Amino acid sequence: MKIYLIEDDLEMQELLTDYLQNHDYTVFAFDDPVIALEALSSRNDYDLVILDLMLPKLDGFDVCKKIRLISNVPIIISSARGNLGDKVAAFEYGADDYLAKPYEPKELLIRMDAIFRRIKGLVGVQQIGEFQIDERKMEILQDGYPLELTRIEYEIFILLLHHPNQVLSREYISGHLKGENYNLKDRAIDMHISNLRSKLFDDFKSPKYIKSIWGVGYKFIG
Amino acid sequence: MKIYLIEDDLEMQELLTDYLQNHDYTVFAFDDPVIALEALSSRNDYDLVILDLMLPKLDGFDVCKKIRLISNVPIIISSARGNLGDKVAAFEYGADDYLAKPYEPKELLIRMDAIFRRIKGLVGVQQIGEFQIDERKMEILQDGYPLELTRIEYEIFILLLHHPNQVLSREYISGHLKGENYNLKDRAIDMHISNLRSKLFDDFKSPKYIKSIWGVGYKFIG
DNA sequence: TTAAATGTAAATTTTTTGTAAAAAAGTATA
DNA sequence: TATACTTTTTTACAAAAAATTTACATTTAA
Repeated sequence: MKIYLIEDDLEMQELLTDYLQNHDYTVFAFDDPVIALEALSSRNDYDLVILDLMLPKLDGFDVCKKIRLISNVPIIISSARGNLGDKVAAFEYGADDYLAKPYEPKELLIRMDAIFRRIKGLVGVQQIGEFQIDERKMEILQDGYPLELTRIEYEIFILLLHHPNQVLSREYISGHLKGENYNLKDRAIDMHISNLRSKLFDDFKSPKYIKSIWGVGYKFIG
Repeated sequence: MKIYLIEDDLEMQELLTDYLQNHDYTVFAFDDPVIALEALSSRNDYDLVILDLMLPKLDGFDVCKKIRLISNVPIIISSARGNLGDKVAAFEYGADDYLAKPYEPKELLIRMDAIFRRIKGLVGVQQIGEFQIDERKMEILQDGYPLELTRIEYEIFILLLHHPNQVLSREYISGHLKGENYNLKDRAIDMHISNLRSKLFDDFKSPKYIKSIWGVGYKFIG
């Protein structure tokens, strides 16, 4: 991941550069905002900009504005000015976060991660064994390949995945599906499980994923 | 936009509720995290959670974790504890931002906006696949050529474009159009989607752009 | 061995969706 | 204001998809 750091306090610049490099980021540091803007507009290989507000030649807000004209790269403001007015202006001009100096480099790092996670849509994606649940997409991937599930199949499978190795009774399943008030009869559930198994290429006699618990219900083997 | 506020300090709760309501947000306030979690898991109509860390019964971090199991809703931590360790933990558990009390409500507001903007892809240039949104002209260009959309078609399509690959329920669509005061019935939405598809030369049986998610809603394929 | 429970193919029912066409609501124009 | 035009919503019905039930074979525990 490539970070553009625009910071004219060379001591701070070096500190942040070292810290980020130690955390596997590639850092391009600039003390001149004009040169930084030139670099940004000629290249397109940056993943995040860390921007100081007090800069020579050009005001940090202007830099922010100018970046937004050419790119939607995440921008974190790193500034000694921490009053509300500056924050309002920064967010107004399109910044994603604002850190008031002095701050722990670690905090910069976790805020960067939060932004990346949000941008990449990684929030809410859960990995359970070889299955990946993306609730926003309403999709479950098995080893990266999407399963073609109907709505109830999807919801039953999510319920199972969320309770690995626990026996879920048919009653529990029927009562805990997300969304409307389903009222699934036992045999309907059996049918859905059967269809789920076939889509997972699972075999009820020696199940890899969904085990029948005789007299009770089903269990996901996690 | 619907905000879930989980805060047991009733004074703070009222202050934030009033402030946010004055800024056109619908606020559901909870002082009991268990009840809040129940509400979150049974409904799916929230756009953001503001979460205090010090709560009765359940630790705020646990609440955060539990929310992440069922939703990718943006979470902003609002806590009296402001040390680095708490921040690290909060972001670790999937929070999007962290405000240490006391803070100006205005700062909460601008940080919320920054998150929404980022989620909706409203930052900077709006090019989504072969579509380019020109909000000033109220136009959507496909490969440079403007689509002839009516107002509601335009707004529905923007909503879809801003959530690529995500399943949007009819309820969500109806509740999140720009004008905000629409109250589209399900079949009206279907009709608009049908008209949109025909203008995009899309085919519902093997859609290139708008896929129907049976029993739920629609999804833009991005 | 037997009665209860489960698996599942096939049939059936229910729900949801697509869309044409009509009706209603909203805008613009003369 | 009256009129034509546009947009939006509703209605209605066919088609599609999903969910459920049925029926019978199979499996299981006692």
